[in-house]
Amino acid sequence: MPELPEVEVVRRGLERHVAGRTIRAAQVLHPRAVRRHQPGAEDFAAAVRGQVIAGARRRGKYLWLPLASAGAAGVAEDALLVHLGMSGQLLLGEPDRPLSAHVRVRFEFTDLGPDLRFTDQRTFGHLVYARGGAVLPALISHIAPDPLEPTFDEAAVIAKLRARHGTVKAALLDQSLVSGIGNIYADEALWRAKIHWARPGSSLTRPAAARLFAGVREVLAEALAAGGTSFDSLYVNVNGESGYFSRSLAVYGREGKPCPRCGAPVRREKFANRSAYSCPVCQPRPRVRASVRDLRHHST
DNA sequence: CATTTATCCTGTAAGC
DNA sequence: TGCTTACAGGATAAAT
Repeated sequence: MPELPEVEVVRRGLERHVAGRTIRAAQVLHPRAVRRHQPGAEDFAAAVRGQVIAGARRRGKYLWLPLASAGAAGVAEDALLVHLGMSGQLLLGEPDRPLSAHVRVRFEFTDLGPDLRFTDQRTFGHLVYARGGAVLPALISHIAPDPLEPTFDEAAVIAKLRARHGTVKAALLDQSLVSGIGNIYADEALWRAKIHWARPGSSLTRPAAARLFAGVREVLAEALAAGGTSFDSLYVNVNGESGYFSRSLAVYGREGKPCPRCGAPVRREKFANRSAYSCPVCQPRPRVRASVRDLRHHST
């Protein structure tokens, strides 16, 4: 379940239900699930066997479980890194119950309690054994801090955003600038700040950018409090339950329905092979300003 | 170099 | 009722 609030809901579930438990064995049922683990599926399964899950951490949409060798009583050094992709789930299951169709990797525990099933219909998600990755896996060193982290430097991010010529929405979705925001919360934050998605980052005043990040923090926090957003059974917590933030969405997925602020019908536009939802009144399209090159071209 | 696009998958819903 | 097409919450290598 893709964006930050949904991933955080999963992280909390893992902290509660698998932290402190020892992995007895892992079964890789679909090789694509561990495709980014270079040494291969067998190495992956061997690496996690016998490890104690020391906790559950998250940055943006990435999750990792720090691992400590059983019996060593040592600090965790390695980690199991997880990205849920578009349709990934981490579900608890009773060991004697059959596996559903899209279970890609299963982890069994030495206590013989509920197992953990990485379930992923579209197989965009993946798992990696991250050596030395307990604090922060090297594989995600390019992922910027997310807005809910204490180290998130809003002023610095705003400065970078305002130096960009691409659209403000593309910047919000760029995980190397700020992580955790996906298509839903980008649209919702832009609506809250009354900014059209196609405005160049460089066109935002500092106060407008500050408004935008206030909107980002608010919508992420509210969605998290509601247990995340889900439109269908694909986006659920470790116990298979859906969050209920979808009922609080102002524009995302609501084409033609009234803007909660002004009543105008929500508009949908094409954006990078997907959709951007906005209010045509609250978020007017930027007026197209000819680039320097276009001006030169037309004047001759 | 910054920015955009094409691609990896499966399933569902809408349109004909 | 089929069959085809568009679309879905993401990340990334390749292209521009």
